[in-house]
Amino acid sequence: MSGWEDIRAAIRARIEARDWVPGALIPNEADLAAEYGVARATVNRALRDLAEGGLLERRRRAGTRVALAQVRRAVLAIPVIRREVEAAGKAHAFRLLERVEAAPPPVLALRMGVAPGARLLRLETLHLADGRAFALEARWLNPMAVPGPLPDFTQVTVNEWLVETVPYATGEIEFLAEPASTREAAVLGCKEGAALFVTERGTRTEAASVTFVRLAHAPGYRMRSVL
Amino acid sequence: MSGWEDIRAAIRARIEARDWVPGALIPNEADLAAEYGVARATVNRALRDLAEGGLLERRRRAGTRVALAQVRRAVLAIPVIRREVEAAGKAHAFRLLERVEAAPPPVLALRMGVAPGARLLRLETLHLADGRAFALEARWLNPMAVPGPLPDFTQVTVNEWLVETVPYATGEIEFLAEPASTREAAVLGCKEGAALFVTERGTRTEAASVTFVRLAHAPGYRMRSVL
DNA sequence: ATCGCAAATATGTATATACATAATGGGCGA
DNA sequence: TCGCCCATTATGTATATACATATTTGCGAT
Repeated sequence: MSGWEDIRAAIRARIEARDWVPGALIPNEADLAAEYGVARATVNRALRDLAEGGLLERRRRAGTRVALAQVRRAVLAIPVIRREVEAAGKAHAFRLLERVEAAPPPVLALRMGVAPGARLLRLETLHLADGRAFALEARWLNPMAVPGPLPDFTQVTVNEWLVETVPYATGEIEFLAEPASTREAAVLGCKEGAALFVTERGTRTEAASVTFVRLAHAPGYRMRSVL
Repeated sequence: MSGWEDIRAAIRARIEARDWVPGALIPNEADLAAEYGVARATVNRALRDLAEGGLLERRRRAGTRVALAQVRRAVLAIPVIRREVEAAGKAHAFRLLERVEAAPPPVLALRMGVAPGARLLRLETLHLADGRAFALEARWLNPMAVPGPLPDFTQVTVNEWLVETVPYATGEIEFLAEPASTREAAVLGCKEGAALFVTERGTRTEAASVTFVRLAHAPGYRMRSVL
């Protein structure tokens, strides 16, 4: 009883009961601590957590109020494809379709922050779930940004090799819908122009851009999250 | 110097430098605290934060190790549409296209957890950004789950009314790509079958399912997040 | 050798205290 | 009256301490 999660639940309940309406100031930490008979640090933990979830807005001196902005935050778990496929109870396999050295298109060079003429490695991998096309991965890899020699990527996916080799790069991820190109349709086994769920991800270390991936999922793919 | 964010940065740096490789155990909190000359609580805060981000895995007694699973977590901010449009520097407007009472299709009744024959309110709203179609919102609303009378929704969007009225319901959200239906194509001004980015969201209070929304975004929409 | 129990240990949480920091808002002076 | 400065105040963080809890590990009995 009266751990910080209980305090959090109690406060959330009062918000949901419209005890405190959106925009309203709630009591300060010291008062809440006294009311619930816990230390201020415990209330702080609870309120901080609710604020991280977007329910509260906190500002020093100004106090804590129920969020008016209503920006919900959802946490997306983004696993490597193998795990995603296996989590669905299917067997993962992949085929390396292409591996060439080439200069990226200018737009991409700009986005990755590499010189326009830089030689990058272009890799194309088809991921399979129980033998059926799951997603087509089109990747540009910057060999300068990874330590040591590159494997040939027929035994291990680029993704899994990267998370072992450049473990914790930062980056950004985008989600969009696009019609299947001729090539994507052929490889994924759908009609040209079919609506595909696409994720584009760029990752970089402090020093340099490491990789850019476009992942076109076979039709029917859904990404889900709890609020 | 040596606030918890500095400790976090120092530890993240050591992970990125492969000082501790994925899967390896890192020193315990007490040792790290001694090493950095801070209290254990400070190290705990830093490690807890890194674990929330998916970089570390922690288990009592077993210690803290660099995550091997590599499930990256991205936080998505999900604003109400008005804010999303305005954040892009455009003017938001909307038109209520339909408002009827009807029984939801059986699949949806199941998903929302309402009786198969229940009368729900079906609302269709077109959202505009600078006068151009931005997204088509198809919503089922459970009148039993909201307190008081319903407005007519011509002056305020359902979404904004809901976040004022049932502020902090929980729920789940899904993202997918689908071809535009005839109706969606007509309303959004795109070709039938065009690839649309669709979000489906269900929200519920403790007591009952409140609403289910399908939001079909006009072609070109992207959702982005940082890793 | 195997099972089960107990000791050891790392993280998780709670507490009181202290000080830091960011806004607010009132008072004072021009 | 206007504008600046400082006291006030709520949150943010750091610390030492204590105890809770989940696992592991090893010891001892069968």
